[in-house]
Parts: sequence; C-alpha cells; structure tokens
Amino acid sequence: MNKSTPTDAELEVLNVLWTKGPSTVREINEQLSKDKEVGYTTTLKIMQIMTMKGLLERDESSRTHIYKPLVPEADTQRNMVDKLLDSAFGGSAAKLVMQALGNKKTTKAELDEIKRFLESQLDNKKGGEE
Amino acid sequence: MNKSTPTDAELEVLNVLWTKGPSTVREINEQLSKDKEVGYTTTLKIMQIMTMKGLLERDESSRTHIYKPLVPEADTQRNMVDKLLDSAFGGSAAKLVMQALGNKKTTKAELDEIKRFLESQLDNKKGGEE
DNA sequence: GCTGTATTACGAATATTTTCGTAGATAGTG
DNA sequence: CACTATCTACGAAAATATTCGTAATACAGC
Repeated sequence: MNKSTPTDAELEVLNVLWTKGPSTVREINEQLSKDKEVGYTTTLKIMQIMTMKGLLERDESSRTHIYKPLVPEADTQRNMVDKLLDSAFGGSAAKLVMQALGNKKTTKAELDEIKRFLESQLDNKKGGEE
Repeated sequence: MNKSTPTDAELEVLNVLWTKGPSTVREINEQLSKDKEVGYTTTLKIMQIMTMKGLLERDESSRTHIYKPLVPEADTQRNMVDKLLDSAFGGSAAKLVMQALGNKKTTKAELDEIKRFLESQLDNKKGGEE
C-alpha cells in the first residue's frame, strides 16, 4: 500500500503538473519561479528524483523531456489528509473539519457546498448502515 | 507571526504532553515507546531542542526536569491545517473538508456534529458580516 | 563540420531532522 | 564515603531533503 506523501518541493512540482498538464523542466521552473527564486538545475534534480521514485514519468523521445505525474491529485490529497489526521487530530475527521472551517474565512458559497455534501453523506448513512 | 509547524518527532512529543499534561522525559519516552522503538536520549534531545525553540518550557527546580508545552494544541492544529490547505488544496477549505469526510469512515454522530457546527457558521455569515 | 545555446547528467555542498554514544552530575542506599 | 541508578549535557553520526556548480550531450543555424 502506498501511503507516502511527497516532500514540499515535490508537491510544488506536482501542483504545476496537475494544473498545466505534462510539461518540461523549463516550464515547471518558470512557474515555480513566480513564487520564489529557484535554480533551473534544482528543479531538474527534484524532477529526476521524482521520476526515480515513480512519482513522475517522462517522455524522452525528444531532446527536451516531457514529464507527467503518475500520482493522481486526489490520491495525494487523501494521503496528506490522512497523515495530518493521524498525526495531529487523533484520527478525528470532525475536529480537523471544524478547525479548517472555523479558522479560514470560508465563503458562504463554500459553506453551502459543504453542507450539501454533508447531507448527501448523511443520507448514505441513513440508508445503508454497515 | 508564528506560522511554523512542528516536525514529526516534535509533534509526537506535543501530543503526549497535550494529553497527559506536564511530564518528564522518561514519561514521554515511555509513551512514545509504545508505538515505536526510540532511545531515551533521542527523546531527551528532541525535547531539549523544542525548549530552545520555545515550544516547551521546563521546570528545572528538581533534578528530574518537568516539561510542559508552550504552544496550544488548537494553534498548532490550525497552523498545520493552513499549511496543508495552501500546499495541497489551493487554499480551498471546502475541498479539504470533502476529502477528509469522503475518505474516512466517519460516524453518523460525527457528521451530525459537523453539520451543527456548519449551521452555526452559516448563521454567523447570515447575521453579522464583517 | 563548427559554434553557440539549451538541455540533461552527475556529484557534491548545504540544510534540516533524527538518532544515539559517551561523559558528567546528582541523589539515594548502605 | 563508596556504589549504583538515573538524569542531563554535549557533540557527532546518520538519514533525508534541498540546492546548485560543472560537465557532458544534443541540436540548430550557419
């Protein structure tokens, strides 16, 4: 089972790839450079390591390699949430949720959306209990 | 502003202290040892570093020092949630919440609790906007 | 083919975190 | 006081993550 979470630097690369789709090192590096200063070879190295780890796959058919993510965004998010849940919330999703909603200025639209989601979850529980 | 999050090892120590209250290194180490093998001096070192960082405070009046947390559990949870929010959910609390609720087998009681919380949040939005 | 440019490969330096061995200090026991 | 058990202090090793300098390679345009 794969419960691993990417490092911070790896996650930044993944975020770009999930948003923009398959990209070259230069494209990723340019995107990252908007937020912070980062050398080209630094980004390259991270991406090479990620490829070794199986987080990315690359097309080497042309000189400029094209990378794409092998891990789905949702899976990674789940792993990260689970890890946080275990390490800081004693496994209680309720506490985490309330912390997330209570702090941030979440918009009413978001709250409504969550409420709908929550009600659908409750309906499921009502129907088929396991 | 203090937006720092503790390291994994530090968080484990904090969890024990938040639960059990002020403790000695030995007490912490024994608790941690239930989950994984960890040397006494390892735990001691972590706690000394945490004291230097201002995460813990210690009473040195007796030979056996007694440590207690200086950072509140809720603050730390908030920082960790905020970090996860920014790094993996593009700042969207709704997405994080749905990921947290959708995955884990959350009990009906928990869902109800969250729903109540959510409704109180919505009331706030409705009543006094800031 | 030669040269300049962009890209990848490699390895090392740096930083951070985690681990623990060893030494010294303190308190209790007989 | 001498002995032992327990604790803290210190420093360094190990593990992991991040950064980037330099070299090798490939391609494009002349």
